Amino acid sequence: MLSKKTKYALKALIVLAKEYGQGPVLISDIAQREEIPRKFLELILLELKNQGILQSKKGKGGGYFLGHPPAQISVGHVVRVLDGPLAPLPCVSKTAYMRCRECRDERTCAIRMVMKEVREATAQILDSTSLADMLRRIELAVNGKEALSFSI
Amino acid sequence: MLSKKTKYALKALIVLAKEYGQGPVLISDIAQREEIPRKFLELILLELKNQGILQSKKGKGGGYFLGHPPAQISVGHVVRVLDGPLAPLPCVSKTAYMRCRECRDERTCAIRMVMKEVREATAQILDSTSLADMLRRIELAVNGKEALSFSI
DNA sequence: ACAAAGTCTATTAAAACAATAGGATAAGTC
DNA sequence: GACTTATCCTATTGTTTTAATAGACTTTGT
Repeated sequence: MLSKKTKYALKALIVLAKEYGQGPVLISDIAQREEIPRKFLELILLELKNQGILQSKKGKGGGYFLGHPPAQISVGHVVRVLDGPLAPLPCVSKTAYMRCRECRDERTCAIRMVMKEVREATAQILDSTSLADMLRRIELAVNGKEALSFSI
Repeated sequence: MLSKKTKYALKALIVLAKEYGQGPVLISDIAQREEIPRKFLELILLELKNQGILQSKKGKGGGYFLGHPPAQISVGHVVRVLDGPLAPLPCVSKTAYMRCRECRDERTCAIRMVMKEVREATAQILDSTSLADMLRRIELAVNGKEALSFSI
């Protein structure tokens, strides 16, 4: 299950992707637009900054902005930074592998085999989807919706 | 992340699938074979029984056994029963759908679109994998391993 | 100097997770 | 019908994670 933290982060990043190249955006603005508790969002953005996903400027005229173009920031990266590994089990994680203490033989563990498939499928989707992809899909959906209401 | 509860459950179910048709198996036996805390396992098996996945017999000569053939019990079903919906977000769950309180428009939410893909991929894998499939894969791995050591 | 912003550390409340404890109930055995 | 073996059921506990709040600190522009 995706934590609220990560959900908030993705919402904030989508806002920042929309504003990319137009200067810093205030925490308060993002919090208000997306109905995220202001102080909580502060912590989240700070963490994203420390991980190099965001950059910031202090003082008047300051705020947050993406550290890279929207096409270069993947959902998978964001989820891993805030929620940890995508893998359902540590023993199938590529980025944070850990042997199961009680596992006698990893090679013959069926649970592991199945969960490895799940990890791969999840990573495939999340690592190949960028903020830019999300913006594009939002736009498509908005246009599709308009076209639909228009046709009624 | 898969909970220990569900991991224990799957291990227990694999044992019971191996013994399918050969009468009841004791909780204690399963606990010992798989190094699962005895009392914790009790709760888990009870829950699986109440969900119709297992059946049991009390008293001497009693124990637990599968309620259906191993080929008819899917990993997805077990995970849903113990860990809840597979979906990373309630708003993309088929079995436990819940609208996001703060979502203005579900149709244009990019986070939702991406997580829907993840849910679908996960369900595809877990719902199409049965206990029988897992047994088969274990056997294949064991044989493969033997062949490997033999060739050295 | 002052105001506006992000930065940092600590704390707290609530929920979920993992496990333990102990008596209740049912079924077989002698 | 007493005894033993097993599951059944409810409650409780300790730990960790999640979500959020609070407040003082630092930097920057005017």
